[in-house]
Amino acid sequence: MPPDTGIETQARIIEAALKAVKTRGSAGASARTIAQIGGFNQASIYYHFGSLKALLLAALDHSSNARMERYISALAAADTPEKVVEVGRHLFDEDVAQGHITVLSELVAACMAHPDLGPEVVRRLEPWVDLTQGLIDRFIKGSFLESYIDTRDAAQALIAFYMGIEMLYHLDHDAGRANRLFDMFSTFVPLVAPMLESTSTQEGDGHA
Amino acid sequence: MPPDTGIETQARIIEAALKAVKTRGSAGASARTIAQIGGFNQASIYYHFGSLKALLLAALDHSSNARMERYISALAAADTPEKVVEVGRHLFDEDVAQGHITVLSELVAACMAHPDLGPEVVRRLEPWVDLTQGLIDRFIKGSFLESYIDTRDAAQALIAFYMGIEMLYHLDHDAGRANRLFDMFSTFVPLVAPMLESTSTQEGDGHA
Amino acid sequence: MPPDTGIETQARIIEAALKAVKTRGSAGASARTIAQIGGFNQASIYYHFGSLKALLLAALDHSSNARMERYISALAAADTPEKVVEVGRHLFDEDVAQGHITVLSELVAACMAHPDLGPEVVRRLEPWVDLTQGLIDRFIKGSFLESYIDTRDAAQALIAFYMGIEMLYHLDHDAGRANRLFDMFSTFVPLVAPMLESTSTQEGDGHA
Amino acid sequence: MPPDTGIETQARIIEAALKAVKTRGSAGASARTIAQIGGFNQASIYYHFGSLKALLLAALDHSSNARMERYISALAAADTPEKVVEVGRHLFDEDVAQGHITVLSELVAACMAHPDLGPEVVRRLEPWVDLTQGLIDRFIKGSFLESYIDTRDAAQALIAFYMGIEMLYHLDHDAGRANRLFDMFSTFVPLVAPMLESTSTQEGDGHA
DNA sequence: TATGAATGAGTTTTCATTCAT
DNA sequence: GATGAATGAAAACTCATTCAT
Repeated sequence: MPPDTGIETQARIIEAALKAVKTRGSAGASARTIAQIGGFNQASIYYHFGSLKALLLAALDHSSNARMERYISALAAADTPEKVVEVGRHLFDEDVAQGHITVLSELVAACMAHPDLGPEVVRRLEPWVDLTQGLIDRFIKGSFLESYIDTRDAAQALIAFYMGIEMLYHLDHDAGRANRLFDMFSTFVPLVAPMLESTSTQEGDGHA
Repeated sequence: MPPDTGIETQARIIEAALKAVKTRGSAGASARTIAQIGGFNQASIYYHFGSLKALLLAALDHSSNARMERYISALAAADTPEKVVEVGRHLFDEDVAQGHITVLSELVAACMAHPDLGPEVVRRLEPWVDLTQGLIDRFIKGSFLESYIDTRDAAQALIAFYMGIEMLYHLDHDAGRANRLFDMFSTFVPLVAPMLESTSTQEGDGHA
Repeated sequence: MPPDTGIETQARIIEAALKAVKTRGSAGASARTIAQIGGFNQASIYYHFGSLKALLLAALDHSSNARMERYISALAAADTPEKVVEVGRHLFDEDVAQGHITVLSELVAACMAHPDLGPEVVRRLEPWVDLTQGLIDRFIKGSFLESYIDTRDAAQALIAFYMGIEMLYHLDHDAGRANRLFDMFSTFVPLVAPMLESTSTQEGDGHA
Repeated sequence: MPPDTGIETQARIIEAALKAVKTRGSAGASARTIAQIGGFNQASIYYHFGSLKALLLAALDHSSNARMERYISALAAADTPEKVVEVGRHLFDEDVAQGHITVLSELVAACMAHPDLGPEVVRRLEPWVDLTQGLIDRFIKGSFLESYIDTRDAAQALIAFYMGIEMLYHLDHDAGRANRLFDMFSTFVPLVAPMLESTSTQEGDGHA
């Protein structure tokens, strides 16, 4: 087998970039830092990705794609709000532990200093909005809540909330907060559940 | 008129720093940029504040204090959840327009690259958590919800949500989203209101 | 058709190098740029030419040789000063249009930054000095001007003039200047012509 | 007296930049090289001039202004073509010795790689064209040559010639060539002089 | 014959900060 | 109280070149 194919190196660079963003934030993910972390030459970044920004976006893609698969399969089985909260809690734990949301929220934050990243990040956020919206739809469709909620807005709000919680976590390192919040949500699910019952006569509030 | 007193100059510097953070993010708020915006010498920053970080924190203080006053007086009169949502909507509009949350969320984000800022930012976030918690308490105290909700966590969650929404706004510039979300909240208030009724016989739900 | 032979590839590389020098100057003719223009790998340059400098010199050779042929044949028929000026005007137009002088003057200019190129460029300039000197000789030999003019110096002066005009053209893009100057020269030819008449009795002003 | 005023430093930086351009060409005049030559920090260049290009242009200005004064005063007394040639020879010697034309021709050459320099260099070339044109006018006005020569084109041609000769000098370091060419011009002056006599009846072919 | 990958040293420029005045 | 000047370190990125395949 070839000792070091280009793809392997690209993966190494992406891995190093992710590590850099997760530990130092996007502002701290300089070419030098990334190269140091990965143990390769700075120039490799430019050889393989053309620019730092491109690398960071590629890293976001990588992180995002891997995560998306996991989310989809984990959420597939969550057919009740209760389960969704529990799966969500678990996924969120993973996200925090592995820094996936960090990468996303850091790149979102970086857009203030580098506005040209904006559209690129928006595009990469879209699948997550879709996923979240789909999830909300799944339980709201058919219920009387349907007409009260713009599920796209709600999905974006949920993602914003995720990112905000992540930021706070990096601030005070209160690892328990997210769990306590999930507990709270769990508590509320039974209270809210009645509102999710189908108002229509037709059986099955299944997926759209 | 007398030549610039020290305090006036400090105010000018803080103003320039705020403008820099609001328009370019904390990563773009370099000494040079701030000095350029304010029309003074870079060295002034160090003379008056000792370091860039100190200035940025002072700017956060300034923005925060002014905002806090406004919040307190505006919320004082909001004695129903409905009013809170409406006042909140208005305050949020102001925040976005004036960039107050931007300053906060930018400094929170900056903590990844500059961990020593962390505790300082946490300290400055505290009053907001207190305020929010007090607000939640005001309506929950005495209701059966009281035992279901850790109001400190809830307050932090709300702030996280605020910051997340702000970040999204800077991303896609969808100025209408926040308003639509507030509309949604308005819709839900009547649904939730029954849960906020006092379960105890004693009058007075204790103002914060 | 057979796959690219080595010679074909070399030609492609030279072509790309010429294009690079003509459009971006020698300072802008980096390995990367040349490879990009030609659609081949940077390493090809080193495989086929050993170094960038060697390629640039080879490109100069190529451009120079092709041009030299054209000059020789075009000037062969120019047996009067009038005709020389007219042929010269036409050749100069071609040179500018095709960038041949650009390549020469750019490499001459590059010698300041890369002194080791100097001797190589001098060697490649020589045939042009010879050609020009021959041309001058052709009309001056036997006339009384002969003793007043060092035709080698005059030839170099003429080439210097050519290069200078080219540089100016790249500066202000005044495409008409060269033509107007040739017009001026045309005007003067009749005034100077009497000086070119042979002073000796022997027939034949001996073509070079 | 102040140990190191800003103006003094700027002069030092300009001096270093000129030295760099003269010895290594504009392509070799990097910030690092200039700083090394002058013994100051690279950042000083940006503090005082904003960019390398700006420094190079400032250096050209400096060189050009000093030189222009010298030219004007030296040529003031040259009231015959003979004297002009002799003064010109002397000035050219100085130029070569001090590298003034080098700076000009190097910046002209640099415009291929940095087209944005073009207009700036053109503007700085203008006074020289004016000077040269004035010089030509002085002797041609009133003579029958006047109608045959566009003196602006002629002036530019002369400057182009100057630059071309300088480039050749840097190529082959033939320090005698320029002198031999001036000798040649001296020789021709008497031959051309008759053409410069005023054709009008009015006395005085003085300055316009 | 050809090329993808890699790199050490270079590029221009900006950073936060200090210091003498 | 204020600032012009200065700087070492770092930023993003490009350079000419080598080498294994």
